[in-house]
Amino acid sequence: MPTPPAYLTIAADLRAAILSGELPAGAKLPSESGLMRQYEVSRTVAKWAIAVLKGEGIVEGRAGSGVYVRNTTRLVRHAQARDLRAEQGPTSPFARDAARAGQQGTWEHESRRDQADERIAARLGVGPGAPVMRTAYRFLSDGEPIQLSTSYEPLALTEGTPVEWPEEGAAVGVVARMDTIGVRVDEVVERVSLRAATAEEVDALSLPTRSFVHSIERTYTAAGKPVETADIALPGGRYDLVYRIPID
Amino acid sequence: MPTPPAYLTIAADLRAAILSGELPAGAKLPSESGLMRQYEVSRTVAKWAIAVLKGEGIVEGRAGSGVYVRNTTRLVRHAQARDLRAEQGPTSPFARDAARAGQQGTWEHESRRDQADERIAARLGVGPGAPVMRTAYRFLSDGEPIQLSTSYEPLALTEGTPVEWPEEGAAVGVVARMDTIGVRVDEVVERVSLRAATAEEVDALSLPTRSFVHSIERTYTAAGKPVETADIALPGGRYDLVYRIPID
DNA sequence: TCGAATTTGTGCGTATGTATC
DNA sequence: GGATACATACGCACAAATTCG
Repeated sequence: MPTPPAYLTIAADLRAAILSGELPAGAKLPSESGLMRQYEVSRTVAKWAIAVLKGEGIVEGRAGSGVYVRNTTRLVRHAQARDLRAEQGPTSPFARDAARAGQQGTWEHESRRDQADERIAARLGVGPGAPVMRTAYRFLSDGEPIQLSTSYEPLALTEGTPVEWPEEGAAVGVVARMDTIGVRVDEVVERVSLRAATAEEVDALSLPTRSFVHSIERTYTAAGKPVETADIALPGGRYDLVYRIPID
Repeated sequence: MPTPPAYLTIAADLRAAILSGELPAGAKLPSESGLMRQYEVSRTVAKWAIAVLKGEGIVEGRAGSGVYVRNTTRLVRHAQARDLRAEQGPTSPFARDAARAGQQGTWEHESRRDQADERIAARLGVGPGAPVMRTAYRFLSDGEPIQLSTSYEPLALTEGTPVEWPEEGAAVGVVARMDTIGVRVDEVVERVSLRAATAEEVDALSLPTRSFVHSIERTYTAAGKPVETADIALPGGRYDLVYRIPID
């Protein structure tokens, strides 16, 4: 029975202390020097132990200060048929999720006309270069950036209608907006994957470098025809994604 | 404009080579010695560069041999209303997903009576210690382990019926099995989160140490009453999760 | 079969820069 | 300004696994 390497033992000890609540969110871990004394190891080993926990996303180093336990409270993102249709109410699904967690959900957005690249064109079922309305969102929960999203709608569908600019009408949410122009959205497909955060996402979401995001490709369709598609990025490990699917 | 540290530059170069296909799955990365010569850096820097890519799950080190690009072909797991009801067919959803990817899906299972712990009891809406049927699955795609799952069904519901032992009847899948005893499943809820793989998962799924998994808590309900709940683990970054939700 | 070379894994010691307190 | 702490980096050493002649 081989003993695990020292740096993994130390990482396991610290992880256990964090998960047990002994080191709560925001708490400072022992310094490298402290770990060196406590475990009688070199700085290299202390550093690798911390690197393991950083890789797991549960601690964050701040140069000159220390290594701190990251906030581990998980936000919940709901996707369910009833919610989607009920969006004719005054609040967005995001704001509702935040409110459920006792937090205030706000967002910034920026819309502009654009041309569909190949990837978006394929998802919208239009030709490459087709005109689309592109809207970039940044969602904040209690002021802290927590979700990015870029949505695309074919202008062939919305141009000249009251919902051409997504955030300017009274209706909130894709389903409700499309309802107002007589397009009845009847299905949403989400494809969830996991990948390393891009530099832009690290910046926009205040993530530690080299962290993960849930990447969601979402497409709304009406009678089989795509009417909106979006790329959504959520900090990995900070979000639970809940899908409620009716059967028959 | 500060230049990025050397180890991140090297990691970025290698990552670009992998993503561009210049280094395909299975290809061997330059050895540490090679990187030292090529970039004129110390072994420490070469090692940290590789560690970054390992942390991203895109390469895997083998002692004595080298560092290799991991298989990045993504499997797709579908969860959608039509599929779920159609399970009365002879194949399971898992086998169908595998077939869609041109692979052969098989599985091992082991069922036993058990008592619900607090977590499972809460999810099933029964008292702690209530008798349940516990079934552990290991799914393989072309012989390679690719998914773990442990399901729990309240014996109060199934005891003495033909579907008491999940894998012994003719019907495949929770919805179809419950149909045969007159329980009409009408909803499934999945909660997707991301976490570090446990040692058992690393072992059972042949994962590199310190990798991530998608963790799914799935619960089927009939008229609001839970009839099955399962913990599912999928290798992070190897799976896309597709959810198809009808709206109204 | 054996042994040498290579490669990664683990670990030690040290040094410099820079951010924080 | 001084002490502390992390980030980056160099050089070295040995073990274990693999590869290959």
